[in-house]
Amino acid sequence: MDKQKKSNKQYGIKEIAKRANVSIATVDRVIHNRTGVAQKTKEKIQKIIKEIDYQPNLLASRLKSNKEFVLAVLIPKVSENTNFWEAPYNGILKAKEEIEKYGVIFKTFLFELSNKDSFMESAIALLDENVDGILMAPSFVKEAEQVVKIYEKEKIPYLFIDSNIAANGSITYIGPNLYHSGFVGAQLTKYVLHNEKDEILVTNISKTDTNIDNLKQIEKGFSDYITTNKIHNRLQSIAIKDGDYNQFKTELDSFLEINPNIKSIFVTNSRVFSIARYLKETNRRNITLIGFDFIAENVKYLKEGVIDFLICHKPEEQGYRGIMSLYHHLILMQKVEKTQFMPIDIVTKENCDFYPN
Amino acid sequence: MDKQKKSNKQYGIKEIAKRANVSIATVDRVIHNRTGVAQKTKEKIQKIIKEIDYQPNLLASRLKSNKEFVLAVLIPKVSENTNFWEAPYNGILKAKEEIEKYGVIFKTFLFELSNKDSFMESAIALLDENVDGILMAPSFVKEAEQVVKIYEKEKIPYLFIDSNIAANGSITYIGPNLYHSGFVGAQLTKYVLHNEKDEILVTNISKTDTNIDNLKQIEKGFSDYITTNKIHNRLQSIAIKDGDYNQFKTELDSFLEINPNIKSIFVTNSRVFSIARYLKETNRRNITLIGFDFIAENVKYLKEGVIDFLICHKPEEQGYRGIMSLYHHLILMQKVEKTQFMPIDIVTKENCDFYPN
DNA sequence: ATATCTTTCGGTAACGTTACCGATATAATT
DNA sequence: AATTATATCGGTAACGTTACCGAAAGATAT
Repeated sequence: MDKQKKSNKQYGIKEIAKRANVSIATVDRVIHNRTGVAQKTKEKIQKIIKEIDYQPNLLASRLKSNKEFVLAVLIPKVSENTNFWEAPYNGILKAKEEIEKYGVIFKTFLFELSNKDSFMESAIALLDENVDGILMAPSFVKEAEQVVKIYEKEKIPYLFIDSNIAANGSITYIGPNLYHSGFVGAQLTKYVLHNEKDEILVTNISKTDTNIDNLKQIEKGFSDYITTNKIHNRLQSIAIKDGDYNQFKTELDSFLEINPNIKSIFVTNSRVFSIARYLKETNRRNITLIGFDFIAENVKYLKEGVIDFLICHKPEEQGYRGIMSLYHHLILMQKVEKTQFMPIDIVTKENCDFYPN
Repeated sequence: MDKQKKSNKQYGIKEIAKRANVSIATVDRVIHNRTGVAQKTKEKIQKIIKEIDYQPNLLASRLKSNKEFVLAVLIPKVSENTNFWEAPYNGILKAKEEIEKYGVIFKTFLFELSNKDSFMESAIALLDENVDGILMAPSFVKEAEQVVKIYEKEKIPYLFIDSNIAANGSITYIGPNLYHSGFVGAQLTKYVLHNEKDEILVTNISKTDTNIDNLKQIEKGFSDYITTNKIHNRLQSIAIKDGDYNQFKTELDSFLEINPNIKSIFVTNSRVFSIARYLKETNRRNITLIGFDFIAENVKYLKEGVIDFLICHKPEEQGYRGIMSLYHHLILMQKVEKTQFMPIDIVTKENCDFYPN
């Protein structure tokens, strides 16, 4: 249990200085390519750096230059509609705990998922705060594209989580591959269809028209799978407005009356629990239900056996990795992957207790 | 984008010394409760430490005390039978890359899964190497219990990954909850059974008798699920010896001839690919196949559609978290959870490309 | 009383890096 | 030729902690 001094010695700035016959100050200058070094000296030092494969000691570096980095977090509020964003926020808090001791401070800007203006407000407000990097959920495509242009002009690095937009200035995208998530939904549906006349219902439930793009991708994945796998069961697709439950109920009642062979319902967003509530209250236990996201209401119905499968994308990890990617990019100055797809997890009644959000 | 000095100031050892009217050396002594401090002084300093909620600066601490820590890794070789252990080892390498810059060095001791003696040899050999902590796979229960006693006598901390044994001296256990994994297998089986006379086969395939305990737990979970969910399909359980494929084939041929209604096969370990090969070659595509572990051969058959579901436990992360837990425990001296169950992941043809091993 | 030991504590170099301050040499300007 | 500007570089304090060395004071033994 006794410790020895390092044997496999890592050379430092001092060794470089000795070999190049200059002071450590000069070495420091070329490492951070500051001005004031003759070209010849510079090249000589750079050569030695490569030779000994110099790796800066991050401990010492961060200890000395004890600077603050300000990270902005721009994500939706936990709303009455869905507490989906609780999970990414928890991941962010976890990352925060891990790195704030290294002088990173956080400023959070929340917006309402039902309100584009509130998104714009927060996205702009953040500019006054002198932030060094931004983690954002580009929930409103058009608006996000606008603000991103401003961030680029101000030279503030940013990244996206949960959903992506076409902006190749972003450090990275961290979130699901929605098209393939549709595949998985369709595959699971395939297993629960037992005969030819069983019918499938694909639906999305929403109040406002956010993220239409996302839903379209999932639906496309779903129907492409059905087509390429030659599944001939009838497939219908409807959109249901969420709001008053009674209205919701009448809408479904009449639909299922006209279509009594619906055997499986696939909901393309996290509002599955609404359907689950309906199925439970109307006692339609022969319909299997598949949807998205590990949120409390969904898990409740999953455990009761009303929801059969939840497809999830590690929301907490999205937040965590978002912050860590910012940290790696702009503090440690390491390379980060341009897109980081999350796993497409299948959660059931039996494995949900072991699902690490 | 400019950086300011820290505002929310963290007090250090110097501030404590000033307030207690002693030198920083004395403060250091009580922090590491070394000897040579009068009781009164000690208490005074401890009070101040609590008051200002002193958090040691890990950067400075690790920078100064630049000690080597030696970690031993005791896991099975990647064998010709299964390359399952490639994944945990990759996780270990990943963790290694991350922390070896902080003076952690690794010594790897491999053993053969088919040979208890080779396990004991490696487990003992490691004692000569003056290691500070051990990550081990206790693949042989009896033998592991023995060596663990030695480790405890030598006061070398250790932890288990992949499978657990009754040794409460371990830092932590990182691995699956096998009983619940059996549940998940059974649940998936339930979905693929379409009528009453479909029959289920549960089997394990092995050369030697390693980890019988593990298999038993999975089987128990499986059958308990079947019982409690009142699934009345007939269930049979057999053990198949792996080795010569022809013998394997005749064994299965005769079994399936006697039992033509087998609709679903559940394999309790990673050798599913053997059954998959058989099903493919004999063209029995109407039997669904469920098994364990994300290894190359299994994934191949998963993509071909021969295997329907793979249940996995993030083997790579097991290795990664194993090393990181050692690091946290004995270098950072932080608390680690006593058991860390891995998620029970369901991998299919459609989501396997996004499965982070 | 002197010598020796023990307890308690302070001073301080060092870890590898950063960045400021100023020194020296060379070039440009008057 | 004297002055000023510029390019190039070295010296060094500091970041917060660790741990060694020895000082001072008190306790014990001779």
